[in-house]
Amino acid sequence: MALTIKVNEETFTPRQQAVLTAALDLLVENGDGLTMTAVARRASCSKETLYKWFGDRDGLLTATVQWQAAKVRMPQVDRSGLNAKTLRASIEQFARDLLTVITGEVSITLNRTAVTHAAQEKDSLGMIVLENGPLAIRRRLKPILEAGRDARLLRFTSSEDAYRTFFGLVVRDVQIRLLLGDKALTQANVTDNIEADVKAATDQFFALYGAKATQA
Amino acid sequence: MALTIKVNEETFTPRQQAVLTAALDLLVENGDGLTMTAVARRASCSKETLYKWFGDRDGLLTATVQWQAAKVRMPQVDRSGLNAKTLRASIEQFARDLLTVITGEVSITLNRTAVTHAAQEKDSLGMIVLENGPLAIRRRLKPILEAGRDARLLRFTSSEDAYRTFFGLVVRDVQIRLLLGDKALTQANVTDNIEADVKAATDQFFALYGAKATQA
DNA sequence: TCTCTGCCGTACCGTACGGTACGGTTCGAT
DNA sequence: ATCGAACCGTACCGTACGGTACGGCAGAGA
Repeated sequence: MALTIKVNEETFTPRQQAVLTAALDLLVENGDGLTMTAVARRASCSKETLYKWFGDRDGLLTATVQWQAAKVRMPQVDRSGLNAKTLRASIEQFARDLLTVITGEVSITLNRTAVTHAAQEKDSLGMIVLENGPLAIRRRLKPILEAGRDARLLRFTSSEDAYRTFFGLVVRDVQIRLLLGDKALTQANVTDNIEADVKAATDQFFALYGAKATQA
Repeated sequence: MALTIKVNEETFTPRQQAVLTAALDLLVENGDGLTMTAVARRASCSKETLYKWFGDRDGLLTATVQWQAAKVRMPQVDRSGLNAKTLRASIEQFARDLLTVITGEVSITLNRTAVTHAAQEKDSLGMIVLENGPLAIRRRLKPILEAGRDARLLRFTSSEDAYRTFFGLVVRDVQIRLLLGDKALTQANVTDNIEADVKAATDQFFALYGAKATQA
């Protein structure tokens, strides 16, 4: 077998994971300076092995992003015993996770890489990042929202719209500014305010979709 | 004079603008396939001229982005005769302009280019795009918001927060998905819904910050 | 001990592209 | 008519990097 890459199941040997780690590190450090030679040197392996394992540069890039993006596991929020308090806590937790992820250096790097990739008519990386980022959150959040609606704690007609509003309230302009390298938005600057932002976003979300609110 | 580039004043001769147009076209078509040779051929000029005018590849890129980004002129909303109706119309107009811009092919290309650039410790392009995109809107919107507050039509403590909420409500996850090349978000798919989205976002904004609403 | 397999390290090749040099042409100024 | 500046087209150079080939070594199995 020439390729060990499995897109659906991440079956990477420890050695291969070490290589992927090296690749990710280089990506984070050097931006897009991901050259095969650099990865080989960093991981103390031969370029021949890289090509044997990952096919070509794009394969290595895809494997790295795939492997790393799949690592982002949002903590499962339990859905049992739903009441006003636990619902709010769940929503807040989602907001916190979302903000924590997108402001992380790894996430910024992966998103930049995927955007760069998308600029070359290759959308695979974009889809991977999308699938493991926003869409993953959407899959996990929607059931919670709908459960909240069933329990008459929330009011909305489209859970899709509710999710997207939530995303907007939480992310605002933070992600695009980070991706664009806005110096005014240092890492510390953001992380220090996460808790306040989480609370504000949650408040706003409930103001819009809470049962007592007039629906917007 | 070797360089005609003025960062602050865009003094480009028609011929130079033709070159920049060619560069932008290539950028939109080929993604990042912006080679000096390609630009020279497309613009029917010599590479020597390119280097004479723009210094190096980065200079050409910067000039292109700068020149194009500055073209995005949000229509000035008049601030006189402020009442509930005109305020709402202004907000709606901002939402419409913002959505129209970020979903445009040129904007997507410029943002992708800037993000790619930012991945290489070069934040200049990012700042240019930021300055002419989100920050430009902010500069224009904030006075309106504050006028609305002075007229007791809006309620908020921080106009900065109000602006960022507005941004989030309008943009949601549209921009990042477009940048990542989400196929599920076709150009038509988005533009058809702009009016509805604009209205929804405005409604939500007033629900949160309207004078009658409990402030979130 | 022999051999085969997998992998490291390095050298190598081809190409794409940034940047330079130069001859030839147009055109305005004198 | 002449000169010079600006510029086009093309050829050229150097380098960086993707991808390949190969020698050597270490370890597992017979």
